[in-house]
Amino acid sequence: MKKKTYTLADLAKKLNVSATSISFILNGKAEEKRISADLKEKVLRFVEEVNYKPNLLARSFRTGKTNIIGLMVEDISNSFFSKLARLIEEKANQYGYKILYGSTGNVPDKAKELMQMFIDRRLDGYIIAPTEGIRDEIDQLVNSHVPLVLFDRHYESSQHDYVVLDNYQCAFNAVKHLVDNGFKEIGFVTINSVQQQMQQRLAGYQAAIEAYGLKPYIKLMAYNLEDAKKCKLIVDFLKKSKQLDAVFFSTNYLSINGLRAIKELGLAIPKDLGVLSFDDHVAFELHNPTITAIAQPIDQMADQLIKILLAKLSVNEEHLHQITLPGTLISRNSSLKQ
Amino acid sequence: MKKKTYTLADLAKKLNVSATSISFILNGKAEEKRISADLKEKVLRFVEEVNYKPNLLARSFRTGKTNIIGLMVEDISNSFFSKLARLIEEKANQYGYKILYGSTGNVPDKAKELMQMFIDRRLDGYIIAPTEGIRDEIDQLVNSHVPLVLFDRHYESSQHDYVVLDNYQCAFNAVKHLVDNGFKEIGFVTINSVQQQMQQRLAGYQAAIEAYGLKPYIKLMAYNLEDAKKCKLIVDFLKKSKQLDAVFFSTNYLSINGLRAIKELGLAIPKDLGVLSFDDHVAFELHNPTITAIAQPIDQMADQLIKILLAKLSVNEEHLHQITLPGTLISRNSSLKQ
DNA sequence: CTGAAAGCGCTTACAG
DNA sequence: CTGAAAGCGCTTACAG
Repeated sequence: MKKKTYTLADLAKKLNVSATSISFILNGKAEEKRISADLKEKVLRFVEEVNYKPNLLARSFRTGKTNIIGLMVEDISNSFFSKLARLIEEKANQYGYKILYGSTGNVPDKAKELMQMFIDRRLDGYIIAPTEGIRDEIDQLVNSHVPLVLFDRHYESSQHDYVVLDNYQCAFNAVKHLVDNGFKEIGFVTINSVQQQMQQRLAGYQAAIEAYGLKPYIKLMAYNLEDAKKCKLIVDFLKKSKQLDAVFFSTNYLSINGLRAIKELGLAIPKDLGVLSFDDHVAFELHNPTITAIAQPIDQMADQLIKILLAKLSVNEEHLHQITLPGTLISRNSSLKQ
Repeated sequence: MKKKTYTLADLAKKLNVSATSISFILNGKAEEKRISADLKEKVLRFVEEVNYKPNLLARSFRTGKTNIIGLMVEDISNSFFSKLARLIEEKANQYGYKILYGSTGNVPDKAKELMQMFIDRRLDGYIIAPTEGIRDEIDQLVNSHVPLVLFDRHYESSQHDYVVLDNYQCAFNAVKHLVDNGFKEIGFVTINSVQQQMQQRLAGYQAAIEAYGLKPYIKLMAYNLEDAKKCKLIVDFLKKSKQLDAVFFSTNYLSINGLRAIKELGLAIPKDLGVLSFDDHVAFELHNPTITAIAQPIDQMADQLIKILLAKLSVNEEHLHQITLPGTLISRNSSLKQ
């Protein structure tokens, strides 16, 4: 029934050894501090025997290190973010870090609140898909030399580390792909957002449309609408843009609602309407016809993010990392003009 | 340039007020401790002015409370878990709790390690999809009266709180639905697992097959195979079970690989083969034909999980909650015998 | 090679 | 109504 949980002081008393020595041994500093092998073994054996677990709360308080990385995403239930989260989690775990996460839903107040809670908790590092309204918090962290990497989007003209996709080029290539396949009236359905990645996707679309001497058809909508509403808006857009022979959706959730809309309208893909999605999704490969998409290199992104963060965590590296990765256009049947 | 971060002691000195009083005021105990309104206002104003933020690490250490809930899922990149996680996160945030999460991948060692890290961090509460090999850790927490709720599956004959689906009945109903639609040779593709939810799904299938006097065709496979391998095994199974007129997949990731396999084999759904999935997925509604699925009440699950956990966190409730929720069979076109 | 002691920043029982 | 002081369980500079 002796289910007491031991403290360092308890061990010290039982073993007649100072807490200092035990602490050194437990923290792998036995050699550095020139603890005798005898003492080390004696301590380790007893620690094992009574199953002593240091109180990490006390340790964190004392050292100021939490071994926790804050991960802020737009929406953990979106497959892009959840896949990335899974990879980041795995890699972080390998290095002894845990993940505290939060979804912003692109709501600045929510993001601000999350940032504040992260900061209050003195997390060791941050991986953040930033929204509007938290630039101050991010700058504050960076200025305090807290390791932090942005992803998916970043702030223009900033001195932050980031790993993002080459959204502009990907969007440009998507339009080029449609043009190469004979489409001429290409619509673009996107989110009304000032976020860098969405701006770049729009800019890439516009540049390509201009480069090929085509006419732009752009449908903007708010991010925080229900799926049914997004679907409805796409239906309306397609109805009054009869001239379109292809649509390019700027995110996977828009594409999914777009496919619902196209189904509702009874249009045949790609005969009546070509379709291309920014961001891949498992549904696109199963869809009949299969849906052409721009795939983000999620593995590489996770790799880079963790690599950069760990470098900053361990060696306090100050070098600026601003990485732009290329996407891959996965050509499927929805973009083959018949 | 005075960017110092204040401590309680700093405030006390500056204001000529004891740290005790400030602490009471900041923790909303001003009334209870009968602090004068004057003092309260003076303190709050100064706290605001210098933007004082209590060190949560110190507070957690002192109180033993972290305001963090550990969420252990099978795989955060699976849409069932990521959707649930999003809902849990939202509700937890409303009550001031953050989520520390981890994916087990159904690997006992990984789960054990996660549990130990959670425990070491003295989290306030746990929401766990248990795997094999961590029953000891879970019992240990429950015996120490740490709030903990299991979900998705539980341990048989246990005294743990849980929220699960009525997997047995759902699987039974799925077979009944196929039988009602004229299917007679119904295969079941599932994971070779001792986990309660998978056992129940299998048992439900078997009971229904027996009840309707049919012949069982069961394909078991390991959980931790790559998608391509799972797809291959399903192709093989379908090839050598030509008599099948329908297949029931026990999880959404199996269904997705099943759809790939069926596509590869060039079979028409539902003419050549009826299809039904345990667990819904956005791809099923877009698929042509649409895929019949058993949908889990994710909203309700998240609600119940948080409700139970908060009750235990706040009022230390000891009442046992073992909740089994019904699923919904969403009848789509893949199960209509033609 | 080892240990006594200070201190991290809070909260709270106790005293007045 | 308010405050002095102990203590949570570690880590580490310092002394020997």
